[in-house]
Amino acid sequence: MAQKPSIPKGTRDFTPEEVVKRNYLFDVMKQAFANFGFQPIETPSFENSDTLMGKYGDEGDRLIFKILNSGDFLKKVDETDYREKDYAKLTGQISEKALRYDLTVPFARYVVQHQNEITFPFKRYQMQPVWRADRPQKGRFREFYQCDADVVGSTSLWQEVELVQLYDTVFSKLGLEGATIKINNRKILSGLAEVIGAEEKLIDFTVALDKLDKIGSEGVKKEMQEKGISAEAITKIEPLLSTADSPSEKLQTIKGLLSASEVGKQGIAETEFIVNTIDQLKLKACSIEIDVTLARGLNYYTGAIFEVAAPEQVNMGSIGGGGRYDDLTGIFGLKNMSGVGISFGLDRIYLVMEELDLFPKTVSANTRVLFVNFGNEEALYAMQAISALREAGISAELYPDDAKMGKQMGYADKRNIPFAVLAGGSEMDAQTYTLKNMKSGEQQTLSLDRLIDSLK
RNA sequence: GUGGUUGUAGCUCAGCUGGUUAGAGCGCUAGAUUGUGGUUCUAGAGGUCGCCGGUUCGAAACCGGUCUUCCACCCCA
Repeated sequence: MAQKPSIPKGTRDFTPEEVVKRNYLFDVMKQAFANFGFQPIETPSFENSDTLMGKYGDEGDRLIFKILNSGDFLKKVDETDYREKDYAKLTGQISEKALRYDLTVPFARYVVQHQNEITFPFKRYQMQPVWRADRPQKGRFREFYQCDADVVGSTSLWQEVELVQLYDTVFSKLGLEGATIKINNRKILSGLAEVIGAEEKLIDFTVALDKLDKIGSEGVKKEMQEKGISAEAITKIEPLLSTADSPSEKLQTIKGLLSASEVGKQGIAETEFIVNTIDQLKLKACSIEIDVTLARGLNYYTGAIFEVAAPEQVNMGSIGGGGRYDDLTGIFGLKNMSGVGISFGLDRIYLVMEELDLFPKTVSANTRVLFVNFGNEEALYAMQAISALREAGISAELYPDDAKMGKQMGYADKRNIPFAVLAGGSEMDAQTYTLKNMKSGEQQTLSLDRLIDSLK
């Protein structure tokens, strides 16, 4: 081995054991999605740059993987831009395609492009990898999977209610208890900005507010100041920043603050409808919590905002998020198409499941029985039984070489194959097979029919 | 994008202030055991000390660069 090969940072290989567990997660989600009436679609790994660029803010643009044009891509580049090393202008000239950054924007593009074939409201789910040119950390990769469920073409708040239930159903099926679904509403945030007269600083305001649990009230105030929000405005929202208050106390505070804002009042009404309805319908594995400081998520959210926090005992960021966006397809030219959706972060859910040891022990796609190879004549006899077992849906294999028995048994042991079959001369004469339970060490000699029965 | 951190055998890690042939445990291979694995015993294989360059009589160790790991920002699943 000359130079050890490697893979790009933030990417991973998956071992057979990992793939089996990941597939289990995919299966549980797929079933839940279908169960809730969502239909699967898939979109390409890469899109035209102009489909993606500018949809995730400046920070997002930086994190999009751009694909270099093929051929002599420098030929067409503008001389002046090249000489001045104008990054922004050059990028557009040498890269016309980019890897998908999330599943929501490609979905919006899909809806607009296929609007005449789609029957609305359209409920779709999608489970595909996305790529971000981020700096990797724990639970943070450059290639990872998102599992999204969205509804477009309905403004009904019942969709939000159902999506909360969908989160709960998936986590409940996975045995993952204690996740918190945090909910807020963009209209509440807009209302707040309006009341304090910082409408044009809405994004800065919400980003700072979102950091409350991380940097504390002083930190938030400082950041707001730096972003140019007036001291007077900050004083008005001061009661919100008290970390001592419970979420419901905060809600009361905010109701008072927002009494002068129509948008704000609407946001509160929507959020209370969702939470009260969920309270009546009950959740199995999760809890729901109004968090007026929750502002995570992209700028395109216009109504409800969701974020799922992993159970407290695990140190992991959010394992899911979503919200309502009234205008998403608007950027592609289709107006008045409201959508709402949620996303599951498969890779982080995997890490949480692993840390809490929640994967079922039976999750494995292992061979059930290994036939020991004693030589060609015996192997032929074994193959007849193997074919019959496979026909019966039992996964069986023959050790490929006529190796020492200890080695063959050791192989079965290492791979955790639960049964071994010994079929040599004496078994052939009697038309039987000796079945060994690798765990208990018990052996019994059986006819082919009995063998199949005992392995079922 | 900013700051820090990590890299020694397949894996987990030792290796004192630079000094002969770089170590351990586990794993691996072979034998003890010619139709019986997981235990035990014995022997053995396996390392450009991430990579490139520099300092030095001498570098795994010091310096610079680069890649990788993890962490805190930014941002986010």
